[in-house]
Amino acid sequence: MQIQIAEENYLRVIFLLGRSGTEYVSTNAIADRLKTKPSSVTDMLKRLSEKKLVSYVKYKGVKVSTLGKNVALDTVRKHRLWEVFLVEHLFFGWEEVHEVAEQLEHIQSKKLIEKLDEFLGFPKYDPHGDPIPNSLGEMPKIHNTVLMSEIELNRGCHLVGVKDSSKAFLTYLDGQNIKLGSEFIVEARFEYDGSLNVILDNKKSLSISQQVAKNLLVSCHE
Amino acid sequence: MQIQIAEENYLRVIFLLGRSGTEYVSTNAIADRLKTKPSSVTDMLKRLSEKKLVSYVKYKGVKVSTLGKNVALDTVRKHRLWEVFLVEHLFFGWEEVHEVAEQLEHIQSKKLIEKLDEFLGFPKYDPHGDPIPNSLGEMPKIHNTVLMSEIELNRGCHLVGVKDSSKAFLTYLDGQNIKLGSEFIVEARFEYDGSLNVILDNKKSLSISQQVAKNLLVSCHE
DNA sequence: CAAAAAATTTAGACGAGCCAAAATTTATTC
DNA sequence: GAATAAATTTTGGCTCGTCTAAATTTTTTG
Repeated sequence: MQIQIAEENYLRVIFLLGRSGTEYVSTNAIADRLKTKPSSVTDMLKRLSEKKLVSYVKYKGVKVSTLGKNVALDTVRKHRLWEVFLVEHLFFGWEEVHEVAEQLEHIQSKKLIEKLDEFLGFPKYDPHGDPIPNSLGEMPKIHNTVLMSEIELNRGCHLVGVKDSSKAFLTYLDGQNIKLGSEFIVEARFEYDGSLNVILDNKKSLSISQQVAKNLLVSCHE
Repeated sequence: MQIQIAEENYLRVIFLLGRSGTEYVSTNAIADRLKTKPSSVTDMLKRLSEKKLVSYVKYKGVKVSTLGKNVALDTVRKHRLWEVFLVEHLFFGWEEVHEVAEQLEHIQSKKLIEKLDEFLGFPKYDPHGDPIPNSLGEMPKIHNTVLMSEIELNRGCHLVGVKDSSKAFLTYLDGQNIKLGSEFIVEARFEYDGSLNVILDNKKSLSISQQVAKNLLVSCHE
């Protein structure tokens, strides 16, 4: 069965929005993410449903089928491997890679992606800390990860991922010189607005809003 | 003006078949090269003509306009740079790269292609010896090149390109261990069928048919 | 040069994807 | 539990790119 580029895009988004295919996703959510109209989404959902790639219940939502999940995993794999390539070898910023990877992920060549994986050294995580499925579609174990908004005070932690990969958020982090791997200590948490005082890489002290802290995934040392 | 992927493909092929846009190209030639039907080609030629990307004369043929030539050069540049990447960094064979590059050439990102060019070290020729336009659309000077079928006997030469980049031909060359850069001496030429006896890399002696010799571009030493 | 062959174009149709506007269903609120 | 609001689907229509079959033009050949 031939799977179209647009279909791959829909499947990837349905898979990701539905927490790896476990939850139903709404038509509007998909339309938002793909910058298209709800009516277009409905059209596509019917097609994907006919092809047995999703399970679609009118007015309720959609989730990927086993078949659709495999396609989605493959697309996610390609997307994230290309992101690694762009950041590590072509020196793109992590906020720039998504749009280009969204094109590159549709290149059809089994050999290409396996060779690329090897060239990159079989990376486990993409530049945003998101896990990269291996060639069998298996996700690596997620880091033992907590939201920065939740961690105890005065404990050494480092950034392992972001929940929000939007350009706006990533550009904000760039501006604060916050990168994957950055070391943190949360000095204080303010009841008033949930904001934090954080010491970054044992130097700069800065204030982090709750909104931001809820989108930073950190791993804490023993 | 938005240029579609299919349009880019047509422009590249019209440009290349028409010797860099100097000659008119026939509908059938385009259909052959793109593995599509002549009627589809005619449809597309009308569209390209309306967009002022080609000059199209019914029943006569088509050639790229100045505008179309720029698009074609850009596409050729991307195509050939990706071919270099695939061969040099992912260790594809030169006979495998065309199909993948045909997909990669349509990725839209000015930054990507400039970064890739830099990553590759600004190569001047692709894995088949074809010249790569620079970012201004300028072709590097072609090597001072002769067909192997034309060279004098007992003169040291090396392979700098192939006229035929088909998978069949390249696979044949692989089988004979003939690569870009291989050193040659033509020992003898037979009137009977135009075939040659060649010494390859100062070792193996082999017979080359005229058909093959006419598709090998060589450069001879002083 | 007329007839046959080859190349090309036209006509009509189709699938993929998308959209706006209208209709329908579900959710919310009084 | 109506009435309203929000979400979703349907309807009809559009572009892009392709195809087959038929018509036309150009080229070749006897």
